[in-house]
Amino acid sequence: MSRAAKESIAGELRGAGMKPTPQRVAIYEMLKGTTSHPSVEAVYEALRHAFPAMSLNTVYCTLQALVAAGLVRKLAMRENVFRYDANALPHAHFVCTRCGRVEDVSASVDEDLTRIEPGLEARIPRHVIDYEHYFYGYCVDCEAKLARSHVTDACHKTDLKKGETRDGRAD
Amino acid sequence: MSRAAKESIAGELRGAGMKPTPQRVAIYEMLKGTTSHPSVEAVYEALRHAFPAMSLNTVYCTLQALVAAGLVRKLAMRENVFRYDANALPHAHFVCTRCGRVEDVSASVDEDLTRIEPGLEARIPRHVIDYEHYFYGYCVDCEAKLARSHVTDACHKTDLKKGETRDGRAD
DNA sequence: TAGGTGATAGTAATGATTATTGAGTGGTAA
DNA sequence: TTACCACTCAATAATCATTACTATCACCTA
Repeated sequence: MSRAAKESIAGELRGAGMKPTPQRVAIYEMLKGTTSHPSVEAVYEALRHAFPAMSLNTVYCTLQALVAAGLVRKLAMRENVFRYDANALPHAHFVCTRCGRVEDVSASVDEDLTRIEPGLEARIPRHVIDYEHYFYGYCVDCEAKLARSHVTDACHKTDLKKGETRDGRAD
Repeated sequence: MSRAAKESIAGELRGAGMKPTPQRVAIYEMLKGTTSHPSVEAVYEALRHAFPAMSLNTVYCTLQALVAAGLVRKLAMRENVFRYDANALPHAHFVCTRCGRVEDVSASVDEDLTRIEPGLEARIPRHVIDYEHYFYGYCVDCEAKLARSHVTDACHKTDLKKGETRDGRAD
């Protein structure tokens, strides 16, 4: 990324009251440059080579600070890790329930949702400051594998764990 | 709850292919009788007196089985516990970002969302099997306390608590 | 009664997240 | 310059939700 782009990222951080340290700039820059909605661990791994001394905790702290500053969204889906998104505007996501991939949906969907939201909020007798929409289903890669999947008690899914790992690839 | 109601819950479990053991009936019954969207721990605590021998793991397994059977929803919000909801139909939730309370929103909101969803799905080139909407904000109880809350870096809130250094800072 | 299937309890293990602490950095005022 | 102060970071420990494992138990069927 260009020096100018880096400087603009630093400016965004400053504007949010955060000191633009190299680690913070790199983390925010990495988030802005991906569409994969990475987890803390994924951010950490992606920046390991550039910042060998950076600790995982720094990534946690930086992401929390970015969320608190309103620059980054924390995404909660039905997996036990959080993901982060540099698109701070509320927008809808598609989540593959099989592989965990998270994608943004078409902008026109967001537009439709945004259009009806004021009407919804008016009927929620609360101070709504944010909203999120998740669509769950199967991504194109997983769609094909759907046929042989079947409901099992998660406590006894031992039949899956050896050969047929539920290929928990999260890109 | 009446014997007949218990029997109908057992019937629901059987219909979903689950053996209606007393623990499962009690867990499902408890979920259906609350609007609090309890966590695993909360379900466990609520049934401790009725089933002193029941383990936390049984609650985990049962809830996972209920989710897999489509009888119960697993709710993911921006806290690090999952909550469960016996209303298996997709519907919107309001989440208080301060105290964590989760409420259902008015049914008319759900109706509006349901009405536009087919149109949205048509523009998501994926096999959508479920969706969820979360509205974040402050519940009535927390609204009043909002005034003195301010954004802090979660990593360094310890130095705030004795000296109160960051007082005048707007962050 | 024996054998099979699945549910449960108990507990260990895993893994994500948070807390703590001490060192380092840069700025500011005397 | 020196002293001070606020802030950042890394390293590690601690916490805690969740999952895995295993032996036991209950129920069903032949």
